[in-house]
Amino acid sequence: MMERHDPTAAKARLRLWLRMLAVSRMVEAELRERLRERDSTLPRFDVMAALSRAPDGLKMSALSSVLRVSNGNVTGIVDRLEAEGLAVRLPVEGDRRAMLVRLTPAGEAGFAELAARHEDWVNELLGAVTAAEAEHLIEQLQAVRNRLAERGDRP
Amino acid sequence: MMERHDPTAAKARLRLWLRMLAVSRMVEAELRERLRERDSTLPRFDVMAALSRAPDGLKMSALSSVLRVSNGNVTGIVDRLEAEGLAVRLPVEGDRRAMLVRLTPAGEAGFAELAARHEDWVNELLGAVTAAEAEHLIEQLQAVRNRLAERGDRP
DNA sequence: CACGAATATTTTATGCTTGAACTTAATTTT
DNA sequence: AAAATTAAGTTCAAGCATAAAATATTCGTG
Repeated sequence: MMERHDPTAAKARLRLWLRMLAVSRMVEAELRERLRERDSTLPRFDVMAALSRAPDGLKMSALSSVLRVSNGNVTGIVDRLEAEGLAVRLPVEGDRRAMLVRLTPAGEAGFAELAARHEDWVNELLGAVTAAEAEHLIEQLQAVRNRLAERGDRP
Repeated sequence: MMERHDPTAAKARLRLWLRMLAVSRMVEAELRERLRERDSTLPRFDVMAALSRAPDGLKMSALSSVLRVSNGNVTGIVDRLEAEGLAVRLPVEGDRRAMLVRLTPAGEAGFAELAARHEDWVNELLGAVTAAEAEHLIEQLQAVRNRLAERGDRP
């Protein structure tokens, strides 16, 4: 063990990080551009995806915790979805502080369309990776995520 | 071949993308937080890193092309670096449109300090990956990047 | 029941990011 | 040489993102 103090390993991890960041940004940029052609954005898509998995709606705080973004951020994105008629804010029975956010029928329909395209796009963009390789990569990334989650969960 | 039309492979690639995105964002968030404690940011760090590799300076357009961000974006980041005395804009001999951006001595010193920390942080955060695994992941990501670069280079 | 702590959301200030419009300068065409 | 085109940077408007402060509302405890 003690690989973490091997300077060669350190360099390899740095290169890995730089490459992962570069690939993520390239894919993100491509997805963003394609979403833009359909008058949407990645943040909007993420919020709609979360809402789509919760037919009964989600509270603002639940949204921001699921998506791991700040409270104020969610406020702005939901504002815009609401302005476009894709989502609504509903009062929560028994707690006048909270708001329940839900997709409208238009929002659900729009998301279903986008989600199908999204899956195709990702499949196309990551086409260089076979299914078996993808599974292997997922496991490796899972290890990194576990490690990060551990340290992050106790601040 | 033809794996791209295998629905199982498509799902695997989608999961891979979601996990890669999640890990990237977690690492980015952690790095951002640590940089903030030192009154810096990731974009600033990226610009300084590019400038640090070019002792004779870089033109604004070269910066934005190396970092693959928009023109206007670089303008804003360099504005702030300049206001803090970490970078300077110099006129370009023979082309009055262009500007050469260079780190000041203070900028170089500050970046050297940050870069050392940054390498340690990445090594720590990606500690779950061994050197050999990192090399393997890098190759996989390289394949994805090549594929993306091909399609992206002819718009 | 009162009152302080905790919770849910919004607001505010700042910075990053893009795409598009604009300004100025250099280059190419005619 | 004048006109058109291309190129380099900046500015602008909109959206995304955070952290911190403000605003309500609820809850727990004495």
